[in-house]
Amino acid sequence: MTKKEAILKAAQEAFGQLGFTAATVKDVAGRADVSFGLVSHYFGSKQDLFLAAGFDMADRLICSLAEATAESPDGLTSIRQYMSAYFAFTDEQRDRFPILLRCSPFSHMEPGIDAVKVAEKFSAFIDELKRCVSQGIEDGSIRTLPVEETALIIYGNIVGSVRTSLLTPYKSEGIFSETINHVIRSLKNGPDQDGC
Amino acid sequence: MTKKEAILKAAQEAFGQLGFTAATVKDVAGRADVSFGLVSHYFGSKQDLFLAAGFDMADRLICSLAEATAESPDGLTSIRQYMSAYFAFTDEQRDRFPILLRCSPFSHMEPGIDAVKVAEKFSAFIDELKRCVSQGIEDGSIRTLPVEETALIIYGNIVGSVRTSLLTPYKSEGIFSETINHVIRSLKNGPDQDGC
Amino acid sequence: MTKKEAILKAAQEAFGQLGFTAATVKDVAGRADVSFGLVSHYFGSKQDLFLAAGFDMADRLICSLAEATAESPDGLTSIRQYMSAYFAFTDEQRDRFPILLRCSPFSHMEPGIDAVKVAEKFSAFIDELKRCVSQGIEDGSIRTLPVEETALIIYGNIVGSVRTSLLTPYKSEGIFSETINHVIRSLKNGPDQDGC
Amino acid sequence: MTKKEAILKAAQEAFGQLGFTAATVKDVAGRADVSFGLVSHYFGSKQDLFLAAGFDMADRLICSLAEATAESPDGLTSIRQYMSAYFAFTDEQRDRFPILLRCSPFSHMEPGIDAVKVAEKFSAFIDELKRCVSQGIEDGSIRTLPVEETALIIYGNIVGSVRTSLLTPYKSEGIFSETINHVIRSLKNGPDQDGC
DNA sequence: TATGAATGAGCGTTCATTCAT
DNA sequence: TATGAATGAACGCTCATTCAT
Repeated sequence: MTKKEAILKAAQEAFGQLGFTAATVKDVAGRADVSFGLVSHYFGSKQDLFLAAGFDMADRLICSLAEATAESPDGLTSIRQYMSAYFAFTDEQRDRFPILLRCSPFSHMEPGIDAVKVAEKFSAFIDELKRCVSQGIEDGSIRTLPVEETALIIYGNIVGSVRTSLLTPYKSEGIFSETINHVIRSLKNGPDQDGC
Repeated sequence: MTKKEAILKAAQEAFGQLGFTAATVKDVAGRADVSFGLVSHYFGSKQDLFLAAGFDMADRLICSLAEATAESPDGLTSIRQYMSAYFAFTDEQRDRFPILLRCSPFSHMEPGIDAVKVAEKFSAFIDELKRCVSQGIEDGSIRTLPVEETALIIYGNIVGSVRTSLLTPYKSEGIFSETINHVIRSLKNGPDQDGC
Repeated sequence: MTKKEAILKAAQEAFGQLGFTAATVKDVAGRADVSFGLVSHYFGSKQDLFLAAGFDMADRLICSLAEATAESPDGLTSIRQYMSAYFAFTDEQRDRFPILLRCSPFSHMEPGIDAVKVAEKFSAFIDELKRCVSQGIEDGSIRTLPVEETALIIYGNIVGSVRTSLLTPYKSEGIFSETINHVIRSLKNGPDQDGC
Repeated sequence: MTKKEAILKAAQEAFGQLGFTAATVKDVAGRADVSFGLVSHYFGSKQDLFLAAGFDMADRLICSLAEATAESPDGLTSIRQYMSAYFAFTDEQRDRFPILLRCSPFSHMEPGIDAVKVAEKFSAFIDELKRCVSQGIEDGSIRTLPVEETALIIYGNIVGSVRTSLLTPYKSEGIFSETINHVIRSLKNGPDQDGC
């Protein structure tokens, strides 16, 4: 691992744990075991480093999600696989995932960070979900629902459970799989409450 | 409004917008139109002020939720009313609600804040939800589900939509009511997919 | 002397000796025997302090020159008194005068300093000289010369000798009075070289 | 032009515009289009580079002045030719001349620069002027004046006008030729104010 | 010759906090 | 109650310098 890569990983850790403002460049340098001057040398300002750290994580997750939903029989299964892949990724990256909770339009952008760039990057997550929902409604696996809101609600559901799992002391073993069930139950087309 | 109250409101605004670290005591004093010395005089340290601001908001929301769920015919209706009251509160307090997103165990605690106190305070929100879910399972309005996980998932659902509405540029008019529908569909006991 | 005044005097000393870039805020605070935080408290940024220090010195010199030329029998005498007052002022303020050599449009403006403000302030020095030269040409005590250029040349003459006296190791006792003679000889109206 | 020469020219530009402290080695390297490591390789420390840049300019000006005064009929004419050559040189080198205003005993030496070396180098300019004044007094073209002071005053006159022309916004077309006239009028031996 | 990775001293500035008034 | 003068730790950042390649 090059020193540049070490700095990026350390930044993901530090920003994830402490947030943009509270994390310090010296702290990042210390975690990466390099001098703090090298951080500026490679990444410029603290803001630039924050975005680099967040976008690196986002890009890898986007990749992982795209793979997961690539070959699905139907939209509802795509949603299930999207969520499974999302939760699997957070579990694998427990130490450094929180940077994505920070560098996200669903969090308060800390002062000095370019919120527009972040929102653009994250629209990929929502767009992918919208694609799955649309597909599901078309193929009949998902009931008729407003696509935009539903995608946002599902994403909120995912992030809510990730936050519960990574941040709170209310942790619960089965929360990820229960969240998938919760969403699937809500979306699934089928004999309705007023039905039979 | 006394100066002490003005400081508390100003703190909710400032911490909500900027976060604990980035907001400054001078900024709070400026918003309240008092000298910065008075802030220490009434609230002690910055940390104490942060907790005071967050807990004031939390207490008022807890009150509002307790009222809303007080006289419900069944557990599912309680959930619906809990969510309605929650969303109504966030709409009423748009300017100062974000302090609750910051001063919450579902967010990263900023360094120096006593996370245990915050978690204790917030368990009231989860406990109230657990009570509703249990009641609903007992009275048959909610399908049989693990109480702990379900309460956490619902709370995550609520906060996810609040975040989407208050923080992101992906705002969508009907997201609050759709979120309620989403949850109710998922919880409602009734003829199942494998049913009929 | 208040601490604010002490900081201003210390800034004049430090900036005068070391220049804007090389002088440090900590150094100024040390000379004034106050904490460095107090410098920002009273004067804001280093740039603001530099201008405050330079303009204070300039204002006092402008006052002194205006007094000196107030009641002159003729323009040439005004010039002589302007120069005498200028040199007297530099002698009195030897320790702190160099700030005026730094905070002057006749010096390189250091990066970050608002050159326009400085040039506006200093036009008072040139305008006063132009007034004297014009008066002298009118009353016949000064030969016919281009007013603008002559004023600038005299000012250059003055500053040249001040620099020689304050900065170089070529110091010479009589340089100030000889400079006055030099200028008066050059301006004086009278039997000319082509005359008799 | 070799890279070494390019660095020297770039240093004259950068130090002239920004001063020793504010100019950076990286900036010099950028202007010369070489890597910053090469600057140290050829010139050692920043101080050494500053002196090299200033002395190169000084040596070329000294050469030019010596040529100009070489074959003069009398001392007063030598002075005129010295000044003409000086002003011509500054016009030719407008972009890089300011290094000489910085690297000069008539300016504040920036901390770290060896003021003694600079003063020694510059005594050549004063000595040449003293030679001309002495010669003029001997041959009768210049009135009887203290040689040391007069040379310093003339040099101050020259530099004052160069500063006015290169640095201030008070620029005036004819200032150089008027400065020569000013000096010649003041030095010229002839029918005096005390009469024919 | 020529490059730039790597270091760390030192800069201007911000800001929570204390305390005399 | 209410103010703001005063302090100094800690921040992000710049930059001269060294050195392996």
